[in-house]
Amino acid sequence: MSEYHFAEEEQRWQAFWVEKGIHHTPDDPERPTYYVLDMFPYPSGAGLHVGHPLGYIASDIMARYHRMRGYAVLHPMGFDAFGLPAEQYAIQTGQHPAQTTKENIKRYTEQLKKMGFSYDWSRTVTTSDPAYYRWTQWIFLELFNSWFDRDAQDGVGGARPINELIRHFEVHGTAQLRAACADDAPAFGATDWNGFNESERSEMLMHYRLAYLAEARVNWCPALGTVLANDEVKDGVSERGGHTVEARMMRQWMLRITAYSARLLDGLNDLDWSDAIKEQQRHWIGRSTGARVRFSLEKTGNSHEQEHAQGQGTDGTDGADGADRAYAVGDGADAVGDEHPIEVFTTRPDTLFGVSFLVLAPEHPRVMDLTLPAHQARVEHYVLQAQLRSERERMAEVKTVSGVPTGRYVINPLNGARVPIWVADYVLAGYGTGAVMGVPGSDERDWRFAQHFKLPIIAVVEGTDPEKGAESTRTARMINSDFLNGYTADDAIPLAIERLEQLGQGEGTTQYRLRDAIFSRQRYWGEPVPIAFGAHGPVAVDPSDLPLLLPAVDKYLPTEEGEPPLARAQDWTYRGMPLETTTMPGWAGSSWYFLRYMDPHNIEEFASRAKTDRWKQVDLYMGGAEHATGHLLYARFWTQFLFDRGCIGFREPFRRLVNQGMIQGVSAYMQRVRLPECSTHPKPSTRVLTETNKNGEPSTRVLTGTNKNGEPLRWECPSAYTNAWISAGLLIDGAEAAGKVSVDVGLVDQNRLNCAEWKQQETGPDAKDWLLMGENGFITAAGHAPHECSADELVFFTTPEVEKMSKSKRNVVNPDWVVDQYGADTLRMYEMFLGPLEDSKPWDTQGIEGVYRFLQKLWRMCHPGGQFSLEQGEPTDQEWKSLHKLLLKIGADIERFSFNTCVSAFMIAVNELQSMGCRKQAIIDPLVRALAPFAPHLCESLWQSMGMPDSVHLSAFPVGDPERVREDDYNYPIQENGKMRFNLNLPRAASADELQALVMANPRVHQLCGDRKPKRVVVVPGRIVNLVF
RNA sequence: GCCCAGGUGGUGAAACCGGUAGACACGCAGGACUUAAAAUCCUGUGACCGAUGAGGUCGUGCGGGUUCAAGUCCCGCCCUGGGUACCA
Repeated sequence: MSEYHFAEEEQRWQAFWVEKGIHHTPDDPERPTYYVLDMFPYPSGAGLHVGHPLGYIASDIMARYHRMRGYAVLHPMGFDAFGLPAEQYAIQTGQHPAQTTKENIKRYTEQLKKMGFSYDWSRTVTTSDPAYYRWTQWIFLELFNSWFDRDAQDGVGGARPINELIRHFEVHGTAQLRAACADDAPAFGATDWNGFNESERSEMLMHYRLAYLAEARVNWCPALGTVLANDEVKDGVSERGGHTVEARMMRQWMLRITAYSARLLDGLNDLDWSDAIKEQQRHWIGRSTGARVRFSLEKTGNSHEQEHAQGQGTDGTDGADGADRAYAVGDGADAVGDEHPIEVFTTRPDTLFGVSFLVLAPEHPRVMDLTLPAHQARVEHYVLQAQLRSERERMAEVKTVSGVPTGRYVINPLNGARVPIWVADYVLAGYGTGAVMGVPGSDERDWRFAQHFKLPIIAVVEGTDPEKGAESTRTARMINSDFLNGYTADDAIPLAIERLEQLGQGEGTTQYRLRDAIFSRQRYWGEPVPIAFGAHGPVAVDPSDLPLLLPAVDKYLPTEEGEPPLARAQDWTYRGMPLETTTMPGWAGSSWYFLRYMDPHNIEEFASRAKTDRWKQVDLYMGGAEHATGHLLYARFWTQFLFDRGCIGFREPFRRLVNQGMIQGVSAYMQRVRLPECSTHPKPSTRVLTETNKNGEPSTRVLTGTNKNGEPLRWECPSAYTNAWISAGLLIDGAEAAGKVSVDVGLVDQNRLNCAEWKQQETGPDAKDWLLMGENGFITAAGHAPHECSADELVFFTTPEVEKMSKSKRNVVNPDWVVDQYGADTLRMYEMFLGPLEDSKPWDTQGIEGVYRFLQKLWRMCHPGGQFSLEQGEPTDQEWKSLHKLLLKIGADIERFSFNTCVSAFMIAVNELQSMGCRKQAIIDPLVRALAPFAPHLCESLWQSMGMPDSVHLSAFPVGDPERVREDDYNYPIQENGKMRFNLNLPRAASADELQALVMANPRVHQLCGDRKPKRVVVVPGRIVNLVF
């Protein structure tokens, strides 16, 4: 029988769609818009594997579905083309990354086109294209030329041009200014400002710009001459090469994303994203509300402490012998010096009466100033140690308590108690004020610290047992807390803050975990930062001179002096001034690309306001959940910023986000064993026997073992081998396991290794000597050993393991291969059929047959005897019912992204129609239209055969009619005590009482009851009848 | 540790509002067609008891609970995957 030739048909219809331009984004302003976007892929050298298209297929179905429903659909694709892999390759080969990138993009594009996606390729963008990065640079300059006014937009805060800030400085200085700025930005008056020279002004403005230069702590790798990301550092050394990595302060471009903390957090509420992702972002931004509290320093002369009184610290071998004296309530007022107080941040100002120590981060700027001479050496040592320890090391010993006392004391602002100051690395410099108040009665870490150093533990809430641990509940009543006694935390916190504010010793505040983002990269393959350095500081490149093109360099490596690669460029200057040599990070280009697709060829603007107003946000954004806190947060930040500056009319980039799961690979592993020693004398323990050749050397030996069912096996193999690969489940007597090795999954079918093909691959010029042992014999590389069986005969099983699909695990399945074997429609439907879109699941090539057979079945249904032919008659009620049941299901399931159940529904419908022998066009036509988003090629083929106009993809998506599926009867399950016994066909229209009467009159029910009488009969019309005995 | 998602046949899974657990598909077994194979079609397929029947018992990670009824809701626990990491 003839069949559907997908290869020819798919090519034909892909060409047909291009010719008809059906994927072109319509400009038609009448129609509602729908913007479906896939996350920007990075075009890697390895090409796509079957895991990548999962999201693309789902989004393509949505794009096609919405087109058929009359929407103007924007469905673009492009490439996030700057990045490290291309640069690494360039360093190795000397080939310009632009060249590799171009080739990789070509490959990706071909792969994507082959799968029949309906992208509008005329809108494609590439971040490394100067026509694109010109606008990335332009947005950077806008950030550079903006500051964040906390009073803008009804007090929510927003970005404003830097010139407005300059005007404010000219008139008021920093007075009446509520701006996002560096912590150490000094206050000054208007006269000061007007007296500043140009360099000083430039420096002042740097504290306020949204893109600014600052010293930032980075992972510097001297051997590589570059800065590494946290995940490129493993165990204190670089992941590549294992070179040492040190923490180093470097001048970097930063983006003041922290200005937007509140907006980024609050904006999440209106987004239709998964709770998991929203939670991740919330946690990342990390808002905590509490108070800043200032602790005044006790005068040094007043210290009751002498030289060594305050404990020995770090190792904790001895406690604080002065600890009991360290905490003493007293009148601290006259003891207070005029030094700046120490400020801490706390979320629990209500527990202030429980403070028994204060801890500074080792990096806290005042540590050395405060430390008394007697403690100087040990504090210095501790601070140095903390600096040397990498973040990873600190992480590894979370439970270890360490710290040193400074010898100084502060005064508790609420009760005047003397409190010792310690330095400990459990306090982070980057969060809050870099100092905390230790409340061991109510905080677990403080409790461990106090316990370790024998500092007093004061209970401030009811139910605290200072011996056992901290009590952090917010619901218990306060004790030992003066005016707060009897209140719970929620009431006590505002009271405590009120008191602090009255005393001028603190105020309520909100703190965020989010840090400003380092923007500079010491790399070549990225957008150049359009800033030059003049005599008085950084100077922005004039926007009309953009793009600032990436210059040619002789090598893609840092200079000998450790300067970034751009420092190698000849004449890297702008109007005589040296240009910035760092480049932008990968997320620069991807933070705004969704806007460019709306107006990709605009040379006047990044996108016209008219176009962005028309398309607005992305209606559906499809991509992996791994971008939860990186890309998705940065893109939101840039969108908020562009909104503030009036460039676009909306605040959030992605209205709805759907995260597709990962498709994992099934790796095939072979076990390797070390064979027992050969011996001419059989050892009973290992049961190894050998034969000797004529020289008396062992030539063959007998190995014994069992298969996975425990049945004994025996091999006579050459003695020369000491190692063997063994089939799964085999046990060789006396052999030791010696690891495993993965085999290309292409050589494995249902865990059985294609030994002949494998042998061919493994016996190249550098073939190793190997021995492969299966249940029924063995083979060797040379293939001439006595007793060896043929590679075709050998039964050898590999052990499957589900893990991430990757080249190194040799478990990659290539979509091109699947398309060649089964066609794009089958690949598309199978990936959807695999399970819920958002779940991770392993790829199993076996299962694809089911979908393939389904498509062939539908085609054959329309081609009896190989010729296209459908019947014209009016369908029966049953036939209509099958169709409309399908249409109702598809309509509902597409809306909830349940594509796997859509595929089942199509299978069920076709099975039903087939068993009814239905080949009526009145049924097939809507079925084909409903299937078109899923299997676009086959449906186009059938559509054209039906003699329909245009394209199936320009037809209307069919809608199910509930009237057509209405049934008079419902097959009620009859239960006994909740257990299903049998079904009864009863009228759907019957009321509960009528149903009960019908059920109780039924002979089968009588039989079920016997002589028992139901205590109760539960009747739920349209659902169930339950007899309760 | 904390946050999030998940745990259902040999396998991928379905069951959307608490109402017939296992749809659909793979695989497997048997059959039809065929000289044969492929393709296709048909039948069976959670486990156990029973005779292969009628029928019954158990069964959605584990232990409790609510309910006429729990894969679904509540409490406690175990495991897997993702995120995060001394955040005051």
